[in-house]
Amino acid sequence: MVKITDVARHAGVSPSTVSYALSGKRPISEETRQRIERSIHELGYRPHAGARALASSRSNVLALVIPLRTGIHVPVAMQFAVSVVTAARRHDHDVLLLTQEEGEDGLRRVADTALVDALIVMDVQLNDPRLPLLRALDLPSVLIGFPSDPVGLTCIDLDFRAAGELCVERLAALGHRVIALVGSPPEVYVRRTAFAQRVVQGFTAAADRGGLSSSVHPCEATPAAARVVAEQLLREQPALTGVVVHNEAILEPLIDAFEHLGLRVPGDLSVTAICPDDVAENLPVPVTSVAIPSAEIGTRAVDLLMRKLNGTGHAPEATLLPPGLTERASTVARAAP
Amino acid sequence: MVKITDVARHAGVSPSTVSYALSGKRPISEETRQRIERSIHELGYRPHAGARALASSRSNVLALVIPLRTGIHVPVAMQFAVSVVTAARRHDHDVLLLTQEEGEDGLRRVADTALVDALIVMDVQLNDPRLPLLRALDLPSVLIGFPSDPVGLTCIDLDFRAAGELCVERLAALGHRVIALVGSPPEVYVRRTAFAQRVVQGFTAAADRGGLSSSVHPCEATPAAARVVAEQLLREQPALTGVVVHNEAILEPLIDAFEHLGLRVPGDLSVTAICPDDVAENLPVPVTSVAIPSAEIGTRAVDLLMRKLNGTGHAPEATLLPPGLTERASTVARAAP
DNA sequence: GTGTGTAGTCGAAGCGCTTCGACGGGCGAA
DNA sequence: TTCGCCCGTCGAAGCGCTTCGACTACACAC
Repeated sequence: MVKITDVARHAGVSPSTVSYALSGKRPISEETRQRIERSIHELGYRPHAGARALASSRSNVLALVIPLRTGIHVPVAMQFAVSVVTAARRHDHDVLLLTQEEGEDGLRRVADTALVDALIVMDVQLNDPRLPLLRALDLPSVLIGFPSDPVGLTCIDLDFRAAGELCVERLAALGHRVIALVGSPPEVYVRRTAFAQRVVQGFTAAADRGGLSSSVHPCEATPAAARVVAEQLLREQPALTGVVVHNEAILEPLIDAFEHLGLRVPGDLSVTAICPDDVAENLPVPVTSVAIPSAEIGTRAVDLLMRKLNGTGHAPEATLLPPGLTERASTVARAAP
Repeated sequence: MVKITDVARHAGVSPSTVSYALSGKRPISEETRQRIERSIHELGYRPHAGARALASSRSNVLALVIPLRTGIHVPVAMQFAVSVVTAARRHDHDVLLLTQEEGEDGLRRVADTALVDALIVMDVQLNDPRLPLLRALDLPSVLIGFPSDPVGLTCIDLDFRAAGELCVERLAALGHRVIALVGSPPEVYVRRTAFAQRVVQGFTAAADRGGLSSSVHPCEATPAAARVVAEQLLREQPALTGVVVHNEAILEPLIDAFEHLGLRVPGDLSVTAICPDDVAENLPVPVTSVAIPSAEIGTRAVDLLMRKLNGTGHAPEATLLPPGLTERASTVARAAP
């Protein structure tokens, strides 16, 4: 293994000069720097991560806690993880993967052993048991999702409330007066996961504001459950002409179910969804949707973390990404009554 | 931060004794060990990961390279990653996440900086560019999937060839004489990804052996592509009564397409699939399938790696998990002609 | 009684890096 | 000219842990 002293000898300088040339923490003359860089290349030098971490008390590793519970859409989580890794690499950091299963102990462990410098926690719940720990830890952290009390934490997410509102407003603008929300599986609400609740809040608030008749239906992520909900909706709201879907897995089965029941989309029923763009696009009838920008959230989360780590600039407590609605084939103006 | 010298002082022993008590590398009297353990608990001691890595040249971290290419089924990859993390934790290791995008440089980097002790590489291709590097590195590694030349490497995967055979044999046993394989997206074959090819080999070999008439059709992961393939099959093989599907994403759309074309499953057409169990189960007609045991592969991969790391026992070059077929509602004996 | 082993512990020497204080030399200000 | 200052560099002191050799004490064999 080639070490910093080898480089120093080869370049005719002291080890500390090599270190400073690498870190830029003290000025080094252009000429010396070039010589050092050449030596590094020739010898194939790579600083030892452990030694660096020990001396600098910085590991250059972030922890990412991924959810593995039911009811969350896996590709979204995966895409998010990938974007976190990619963004972290741009800041010269690596990513350590933790499962939610490890819980608070896992967080404490990687923090206490100085394995990581900072934490990213996904799938935060309204009253997440990890919150006190995250506040107490002296490591910076960023949460994906909003707990009910974000004070003292840095949180980021799509503004799901606004997303719910946006879907309703779009339907209202198209003249729909009777609408329904088909949501995430019931366990997601029972867990009091923030994002699902907020969609409901936004949906309901916007519907009330617009004087629309509305209802909310959690739904399991199975085609059978989708059929049941579709039938129930027709029974309970026969005048229904607009549906908002916040459940990637049943978007297609639900539309199928409506069509089997004789309702054409968008002819009889306009549908908007909150889901990743690629889901909305790859359907028999592409669906008007508010995108879940998982890649952007990941990148932004890492950027926030780096700002906290470097103490440069201030990291806002709350970052709510504004929703954007993309018009596709599943929505049309309501036919004259 | 509480360090090993604090523990040593508190327990009235020397730091080395604490270290040996923790690692078990030298005998420590029961009494002393208990005293040390009590001190550790009281003080809340956690060994510093960097210091440990530096002194022992073992980071207790594994690198996991996850694929992010099109054509692979994301939930499978995710489930696999989770099982790797879980298994690694049982061996007191953590997992660093690398994206395939980082490629060989990423592998070299984490190896050279001693950030990780070992590597797990997913989605290996027949002629993977990373193979020479993996052979040259002095870190142990385990590959998920089989390259064309696995010599000097440790590989593990479901025996996809046998899985293909098994599906055909099952259909043959039920009396089906004209069958087709609907496979992964074309780019998966172009990339010469091992597992997809092997399914085709197994399928073809078993069909030929059994004297069946057969055909192979790659298929994009979109409902539209599924419909096209279904129509094409009926045109080209009107006597078709058995289909093997190796493409999670289009399993349901494909069956739908057949039914729209007037073919009932399993009445007119028996279908078997190679896919995760939860996909096969959650369909209108649950599909007879060979499971992709991603969790088991992950666990076994970690176990292999640990065996190599500790030099205990020998790690076989090739581990092929035997496929298991679960009978569900999508297969029946062929109606008498 | 001497020799040989083993269990149990200690001290000290690193592991490879960063960082702090110091120092010489050049430069502008006084 | 002299003082202070900054630039560029060096040496040495750690960072917190593991590990090697050495040492004591005691057991057992001969």
